[in-house]
Amino acid sequence: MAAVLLIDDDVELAGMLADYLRRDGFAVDLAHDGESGVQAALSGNFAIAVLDVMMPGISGIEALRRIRAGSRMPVLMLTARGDDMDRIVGLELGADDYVPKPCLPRELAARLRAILRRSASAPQDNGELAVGPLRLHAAQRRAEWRGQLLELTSTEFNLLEVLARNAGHIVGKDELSAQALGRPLARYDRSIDVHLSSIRQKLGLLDDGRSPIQTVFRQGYQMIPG
Amino acid sequence: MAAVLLIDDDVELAGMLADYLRRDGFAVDLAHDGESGVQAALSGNFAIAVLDVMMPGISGIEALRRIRAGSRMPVLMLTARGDDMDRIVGLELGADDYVPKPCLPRELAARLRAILRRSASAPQDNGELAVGPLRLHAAQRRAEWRGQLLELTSTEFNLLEVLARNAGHIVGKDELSAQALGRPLARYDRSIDVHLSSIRQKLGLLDDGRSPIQTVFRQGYQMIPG
DNA sequence: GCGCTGTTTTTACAGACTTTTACCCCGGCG
DNA sequence: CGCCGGGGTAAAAGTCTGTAAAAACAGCGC
Repeated sequence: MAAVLLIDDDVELAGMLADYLRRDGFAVDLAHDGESGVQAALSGNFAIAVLDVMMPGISGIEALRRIRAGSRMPVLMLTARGDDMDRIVGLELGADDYVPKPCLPRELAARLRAILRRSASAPQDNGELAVGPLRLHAAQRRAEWRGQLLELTSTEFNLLEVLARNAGHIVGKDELSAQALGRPLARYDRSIDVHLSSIRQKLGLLDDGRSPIQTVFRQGYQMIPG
Repeated sequence: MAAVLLIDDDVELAGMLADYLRRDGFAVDLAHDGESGVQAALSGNFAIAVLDVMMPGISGIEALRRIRAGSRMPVLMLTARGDDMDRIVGLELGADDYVPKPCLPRELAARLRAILRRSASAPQDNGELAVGPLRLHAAQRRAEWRGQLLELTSTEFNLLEVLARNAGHIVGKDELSAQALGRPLARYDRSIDVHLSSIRQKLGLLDDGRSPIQTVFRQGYQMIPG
């Protein structure tokens, strides 16, 4: 699913929102101040940014201006309820939407989807992903390993996509289950392990002899980047 | 500038908004009830529709559903302030934005521009569709594969059209049934599968040897974009 | 209404995919 | 050293999809 960048200085609230969005199928990364947020937004790794207006250091409006200076990516602003000026200025500066805060996570998710739905059909959105010898084309559900077409089943592709999107980060089994299998992880559920096993067999090993997908005991799995 | 369709039963308010928008550079047409609004929206003459949720006769939600059944045009909903459910349902049904009413005309204009900015980069909807080696002329109900006319039955054409419009995205069987067969999907109904099977036989394979329509286990089907 | 024809839906079975089960290995710990 | 919780993986069991073929339906000319 789409990669969302959440820029908000309120660590706790941002964490909650991120959790909800992840359960809802988004891949979420966090930034807790404007500077690093803008930088991440311009990295090109995200499909959309969610930007809090009220932040210490550079304000959300300023952050938006800087993002717009280097990218046309969709941006959704979070603002104190009823702050008309901010939101109008934001929209006129090129934000794609504005959501009053505090907000229902479900509404935020729905709005994200509404915006992504629009921009998904834009031509520059290629949904491509390259991690080491792996190339994934989400729109084509196509995966290559060292240039060879991989014959993956649907679930295997889903899993690999989630891992690849979060390459370099540990992804918990609960999250993998939610995103790739579409259901919460139950106790004694071994599906993830079994699928991972098949994926590994189809991929083979990295140049250094390790598996491209590492097991992190009791925590989850992690794809090795670059 | 862009043609806006404003659907609102409150004649006076709608007139005011229309005036403001016109001064702001939009071309505005009015509809004062859901029926005629939906009809106008589906005429293809408007770039975007603004839809009041509270209307006598068919509600805004129902109107949105009908518009979405036949078009993917951007729709912005006007709703009573704070009516969370309505707006969430609206967004999940495919509205592109929601504005609380009463609203500042200037905000409405800004939001319209934000949405149009997004959809401007989306491909034109002129009734023609090209997806990889497939070309569809919706108005003529004509389909070509690598330049060859395809002999499809009408249901097959419907299915292919829905899939092609959503190329690159998974379309659930329930949605395929609703859009192509005009009925909700019942348990044990295999019609979709059977039609898909015939379509695949008529299309043949892609250059890389895969079917142009991929099955996503338990989720639906996805047409591979160009 | 009747038979003819092309289409859609249902049925049936085979095959593919996913999930569960079972057993093995591994490392930590009393 | 034996027990325990986790993970790896083969194989069984369960579920979903592919597709041919039969049955049901819808027009149409008579």
